[in-house]
Amino acid sequence: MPHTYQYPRAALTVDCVVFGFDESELKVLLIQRALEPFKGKWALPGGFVRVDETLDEAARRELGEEAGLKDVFLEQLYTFGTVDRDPRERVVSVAYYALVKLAAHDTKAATDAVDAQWFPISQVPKLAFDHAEILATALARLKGNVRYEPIGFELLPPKFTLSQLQHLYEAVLGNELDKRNFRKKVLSFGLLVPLKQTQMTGRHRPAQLFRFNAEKYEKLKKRGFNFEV
Amino acid sequence: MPHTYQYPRAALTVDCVVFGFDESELKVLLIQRALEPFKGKWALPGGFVRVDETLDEAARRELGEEAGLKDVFLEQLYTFGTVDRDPRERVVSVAYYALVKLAAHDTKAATDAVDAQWFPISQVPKLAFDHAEILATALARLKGNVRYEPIGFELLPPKFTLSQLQHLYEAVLGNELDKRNFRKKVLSFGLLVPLKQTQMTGRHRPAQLFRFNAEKYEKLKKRGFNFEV
DNA sequence: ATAGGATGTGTAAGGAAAACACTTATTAAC
DNA sequence: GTTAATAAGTGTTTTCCTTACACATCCTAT
Repeated sequence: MPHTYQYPRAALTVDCVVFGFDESELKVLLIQRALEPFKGKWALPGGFVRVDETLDEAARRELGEEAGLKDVFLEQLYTFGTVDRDPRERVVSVAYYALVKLAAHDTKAATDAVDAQWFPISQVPKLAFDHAEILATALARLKGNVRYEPIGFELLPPKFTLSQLQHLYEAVLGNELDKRNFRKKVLSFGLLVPLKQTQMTGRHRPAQLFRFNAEKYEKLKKRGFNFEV
Repeated sequence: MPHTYQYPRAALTVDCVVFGFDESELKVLLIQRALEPFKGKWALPGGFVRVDETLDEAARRELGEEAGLKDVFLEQLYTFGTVDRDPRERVVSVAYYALVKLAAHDTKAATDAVDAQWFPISQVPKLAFDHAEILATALARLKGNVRYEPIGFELLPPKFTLSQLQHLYEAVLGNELDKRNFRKKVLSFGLLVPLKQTQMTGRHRPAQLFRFNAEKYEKLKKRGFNFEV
């Protein structure tokens, strides 16, 4: 069923930069391309936007189809529209970035989509199209946002230790943080709820588990509260 | 000359939120629509993206054609892709925001494009399409960016007084600032160069004129300097 | 000569950020 | 079961930045 227009039109796609955090490393989910162009190369999950779905819907659909992910944190990043970014024809891509709780998702992603794989940020292979640029933009955005919005919790399991949280911030920001000052700061918001559980991982003192109080954060935000680590 | 594709495609447009600052007020440039839909209504300047131009090029071209503006500060804002945002068909719009030095541009804009008009932010009429939402997004972005990047200077003439700068920040941020603290802060960066000129506007002491040292800022930025008012 | 009005200037107090070292609780090895 | 290893957990001081605040200056218009 062909579709005809008076003027030539660009094709519209979405591409998703999916970040995960595993113990101590920031990772990104890539897909090995099955078709030309760039067949066999690694690329960001994504695909064409259908004419009857919003951009957000397209991004979520592609994440489900290509990576077996659903119910993840998703935010629009930037739209890439260089004329030659796709060798076939003019393709404009709306990029998104997603944050997933790795522990809960990684098995699914690994089994459902055999061509999907997590790469540590420092070991990302050459990417197809302009996806390296998109990834760099997403990383910069993540770095910029993590200090001013409580998005770090989207990368951690629902129950986490303060050390895990600190390691996450260190991985994203790329510098070390003082343990005492970090704890003082994040606890001062009153948004972390200590649980009646501890977590043992090795021959040392067990760590207190916390959860993030998202409801309280939403209320505080409405009153003009500013999250800032 | 018709163009045919296997699947239906959305039309792609750019829309520009153009901010100006006039003495004491933040203003936005709007265009009165000459054609249906929303004929006669006010809207953001914008238009269709050609298949052989980048998104940035399309935005600059439209600014020139519809508002007589060129060489302005321009940055991509967000892409709006709700299915029904245009009553004719599926249209996805990449929104940009632009900052112009009003004193230098407003005459041109007023004469070249008779349907273009500056509106104070507080007196914007009902807008066509989802342009009210785009404007709100742009305002939020401007508010967020003005404190962390020296974009305020894009809204002022090359030579300006510290009072003008302060009024600009007050207009954008929406609250009053202490004169002494503000001056101390902005001068502490060493990025404002006092000129051998003053400016008289009324029966009172003349004000020292300054210019923004953009070259020095670029150098400092490369070394990790953080602008923050 | 004077009144009006925005320009221009310094200091003290309070609060946040940064620097910094030892004790505690657990497991693994012996 | 004693010991070694290891990450968890905890306060205080200093420094720096932010905030609050009042009066003299210089020009024009009357």
